[in-house]
Amino acid sequence: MRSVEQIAEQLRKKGLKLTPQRRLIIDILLHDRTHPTVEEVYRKVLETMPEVSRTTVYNTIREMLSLGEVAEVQDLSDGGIRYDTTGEPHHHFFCVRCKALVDVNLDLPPMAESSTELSDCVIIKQQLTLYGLCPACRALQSQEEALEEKEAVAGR
Amino acid sequence: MRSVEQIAEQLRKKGLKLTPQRRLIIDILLHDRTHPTVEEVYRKVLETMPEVSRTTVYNTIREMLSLGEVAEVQDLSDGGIRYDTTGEPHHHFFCVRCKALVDVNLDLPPMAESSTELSDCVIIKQQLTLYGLCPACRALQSQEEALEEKEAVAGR
DNA sequence: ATGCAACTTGTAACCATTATAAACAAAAAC
DNA sequence: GTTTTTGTTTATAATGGTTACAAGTTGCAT
Repeated sequence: MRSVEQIAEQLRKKGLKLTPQRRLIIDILLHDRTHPTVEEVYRKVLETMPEVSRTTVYNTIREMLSLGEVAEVQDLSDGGIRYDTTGEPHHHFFCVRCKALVDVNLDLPPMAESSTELSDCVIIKQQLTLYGLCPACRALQSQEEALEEKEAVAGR
Repeated sequence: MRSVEQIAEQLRKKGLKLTPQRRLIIDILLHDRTHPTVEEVYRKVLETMPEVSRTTVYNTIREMLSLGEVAEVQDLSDGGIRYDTTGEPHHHFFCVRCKALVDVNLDLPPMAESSTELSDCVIIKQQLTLYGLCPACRALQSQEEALEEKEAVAGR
């Protein structure tokens, strides 16, 4: 697992400094698996260092992005860009109802070969996104459908 | 292929009206394969109907979204949300350098079964995104690298 | 043809993100 | 141990995509 120290090393190489603010923000990012928005990270930061500004969180996340330690993620839930903080490659399941985005571990063989359209491209990574209903939303959905059925029978 | 008429029918069913503006915007969306932003659609609309307001384009695209005729797409290129206007399921290749997003046709067997984490979920669709360099950017990239190499040898 | 509901338009509001400038900290140079 | 340099934080302002709103207009059913 990646450590704050490893990233500190990368920062130093680029002539950047490891400040207490950065240390905290990076630490939070490395331990978060919820694909947080900047705002969510900011709120967590305030719990420990209430004086940190929102701008610093934006800046630090941007640095992590350019280091490749964090990635922007498809966000259909609104409220800002979400960040994927996982080091290892993985895939995603997105619940179209509650907008939750969770990591999925499954093996996917390299797919680029199957396409002649991509023969001259360099493929760096591939990511699968599954769209559907999570267990909780599946239950809610069928409940609602049953209700609508009843209303329709009752004569609208 | 989907036609404006088919969508008009869907609109009528929901008690919505088919105005000239909507007809044009829908027509543009149905024939666009470039994953346009609202702004790009708006500019195309102006070529035919210079009086249409940006708001109408936003509204119509939102309606198409709720009809499921158009989908939001991961946009890492900035400049706003991009829309996928293709009816058929397909996959994406994203060039990390020039930020182009192009459709890819390849067969992907349903992957959900391989994961026990998803056993209680309903999977509606799956989409693969390939990240890499398109042919043009691949060339530019290696050119740049050669240049940097030379500078390094020259003694910085 | 008439009337209502829906639509379009321009403007203003919103909110996430980025730019800016001044105060500040930490390390390097002297 | 100062001074200098370089990078950092902070608050505030600016930007830009998107949505809300209110007034006038239009499609369409009766």
